[in-house]
Amino acid sequence: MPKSLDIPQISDAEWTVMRVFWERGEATVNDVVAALEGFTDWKPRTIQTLIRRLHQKGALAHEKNGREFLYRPAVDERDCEHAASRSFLTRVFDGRLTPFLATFAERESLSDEEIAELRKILERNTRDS
Amino acid sequence: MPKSLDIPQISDAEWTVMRVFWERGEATVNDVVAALEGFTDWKPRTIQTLIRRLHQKGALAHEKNGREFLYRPAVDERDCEHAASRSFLTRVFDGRLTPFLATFAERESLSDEEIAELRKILERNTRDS
DNA sequence: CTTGACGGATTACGGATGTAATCGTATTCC
DNA sequence: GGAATACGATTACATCCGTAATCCGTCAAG
Repeated sequence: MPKSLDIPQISDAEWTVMRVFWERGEATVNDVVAALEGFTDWKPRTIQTLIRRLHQKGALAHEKNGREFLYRPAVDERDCEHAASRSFLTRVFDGRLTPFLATFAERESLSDEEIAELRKILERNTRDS
Repeated sequence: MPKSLDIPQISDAEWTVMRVFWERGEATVNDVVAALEGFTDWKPRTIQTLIRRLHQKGALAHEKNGREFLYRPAVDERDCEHAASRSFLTRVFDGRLTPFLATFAERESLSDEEIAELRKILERNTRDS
């Protein structure tokens, strides 16, 4: 997967589909239908549409596999997560991380484990920089 | 402003407008147009449309003020921020905060001040709970 | 070979969004 | 009071999104 620099816009429903591909590495439409069975109520046609759109956007690559296509991610998961995070922070918090965490922690109590994990992430980053 | 429990969906462009109202408390369409002058390239009509939609959605209240309307926020800023945060985390990170911060810190270096602030937020939350 | 089933491509369709222009009405300046 | 002006309301329109159904071609079973 080329470290893609231009991350396509991935919609809500599309994120659900992409996560399947990032978990499996590759899959056919039917694989995804099976994977989402019981998790969403989407008809197979709907899932096929989402996959096709993701392919058009360049988020999925596909190769012919007999009569059907085998799809695989064409964009990096972390890259997409980061792009979505940036976009969200820009939209809602003027691009800043601390106000986000402040509001979030004010509204939802963080568990002790969560806090410990978050601290660890910060420490890791302190050392590295 | 009633601590609104049902937060309307606020779009990207609408967030830009709402922030003006949250900063000022109240404003007319023209006030917002003036406030966004140089910040966006939106025509006055565009801004008026956004404000009208926000009013329809219940995000803004208005009262007649002479020939024009005086608008004010009808939803709490923190509530909206929190709702948007929840929605984002659910979409991209399976609803979990730590993977978000992990990916974010991996992709962008946090400044020492930022890290200090984040730590403080965590501490505050530890004691309180 | 013919036919049916399955898979991809095309088409559908309503709501949200970005981005306005025009229409209608009321106020204000002569 | 009539005309210009300034607002809000209505209308516009392309694109994206959620959610499919239908059409079309090919592979497989008989």
